[in-house]
Amino acid sequence: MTTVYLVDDHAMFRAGVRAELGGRVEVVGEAATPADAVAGIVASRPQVVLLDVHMPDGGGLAVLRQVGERLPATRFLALSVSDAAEDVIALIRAGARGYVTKTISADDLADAVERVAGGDVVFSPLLAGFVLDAFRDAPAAPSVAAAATDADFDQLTPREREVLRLLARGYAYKEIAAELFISVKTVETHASNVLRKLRLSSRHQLTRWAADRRIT
Amino acid sequence: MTTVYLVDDHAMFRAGVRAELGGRVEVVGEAATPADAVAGIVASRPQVVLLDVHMPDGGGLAVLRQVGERLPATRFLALSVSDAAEDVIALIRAGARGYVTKTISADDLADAVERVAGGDVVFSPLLAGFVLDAFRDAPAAPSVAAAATDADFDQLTPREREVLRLLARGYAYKEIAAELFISVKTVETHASNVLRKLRLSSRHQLTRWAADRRIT
DNA sequence: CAGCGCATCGGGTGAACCCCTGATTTCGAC
DNA sequence: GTCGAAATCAGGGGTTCACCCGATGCGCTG
Repeated sequence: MTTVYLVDDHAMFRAGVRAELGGRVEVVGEAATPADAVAGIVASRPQVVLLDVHMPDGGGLAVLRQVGERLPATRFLALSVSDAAEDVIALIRAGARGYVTKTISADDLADAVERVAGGDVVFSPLLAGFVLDAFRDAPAAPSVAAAATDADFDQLTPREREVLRLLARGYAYKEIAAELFISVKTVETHASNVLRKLRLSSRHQLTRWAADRRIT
Repeated sequence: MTTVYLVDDHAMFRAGVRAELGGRVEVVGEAATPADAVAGIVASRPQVVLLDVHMPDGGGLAVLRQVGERLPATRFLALSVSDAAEDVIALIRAGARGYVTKTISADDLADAVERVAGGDVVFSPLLAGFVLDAFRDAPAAPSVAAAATDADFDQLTPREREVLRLLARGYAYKEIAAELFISVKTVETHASNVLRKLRLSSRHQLTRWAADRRIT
């Protein structure tokens, strides 16, 4: 039977997977945080890791990076509520062997786990399309955004973070200026610095970036 | 034993709740869509409905509104991955008796359900703070964008929704025009109509609005 | 004190955005 | 056959964004 390690910050969801997949695969361990996950995976050596994408402290990406180096034989199947292209692409680039959304049924998930264990690559049907698009190269889709990392965020000054927050909420420069009692020009300067430091090129990307990180 | 009806579009999560709460409460039914949920709740008359906030076809809000009128005695406990203020406030305004995040443990969830069944109001500790803030008075923030409702969304024509989707992804008018094989001017018209119908005033607010609703 | 990061402003440019009026075509409904 | 909704496009004007250049103060550090 395929051995599986479960990483998800929602205890309830882990319980669901355990209950539904119990008969088809062997769950050898589970963790709620990236740190616990890394330790647990190294200790239990599962064939497949079911990995939630959105978690505190770096999410699935952090787990993938740390474990991937040490145990290259481990297969990762990303499991997420998000079907956003950035998430999918980031996980795949980091070495995940598949990506399915949490809308998946128990049967399909069990199939996916077994196929990944067997060496296959698995995607939710809806995702397969733009995964191919993304890797074809020149994205017929524009702008795609060289995803800013959380490390970039640390470079922001306090004032810049303040402006970032308001930008993310959709405020116009003028409104931000009024809110912070500074001139529109100063807001422009901060905004420009934020975009440069996060390596983004427009407010739209900034809003998306912030929304993905629950910055409100 | 408290009777509970389960509404969540993730089968895996429902299974988790069922498995973990099985001993403490009686799950009398479950549904994956608002439509099924309304029918099922009316038929099974549970004491408490565990309601996921983010779902296709209007989410938990739709269920709450439709069932709330017909069965005023039913208690709703919102259960969401999101801890965004808008979500919480919207659900509470619509009549939910509590709001907890999916990070909750099985024990705490069982407690919450029983307390809601008994007439209490339950919030995740982290949420209690800004729920009070939100109801203390007006936001003091500018422009605030009289939040567009999902009802407004229904007024959009098919083409407008298409444009909305691309706007939300951060495409420039020019790029949308190229994508849809129409002129920039037509895109402007559609965009303008979308903003008016959703009662928003800029595409930045639109980006935010769409991100909050997971429109990609 | 000289240097540096931070925050504060300004001027100017080109592009993108938002709105207004007005027009045509198509298509289904009355 | 007419009416209205939807989609298409154009012209024009004002606003906002993103970036370029520069400048001034303030506080900290070597």
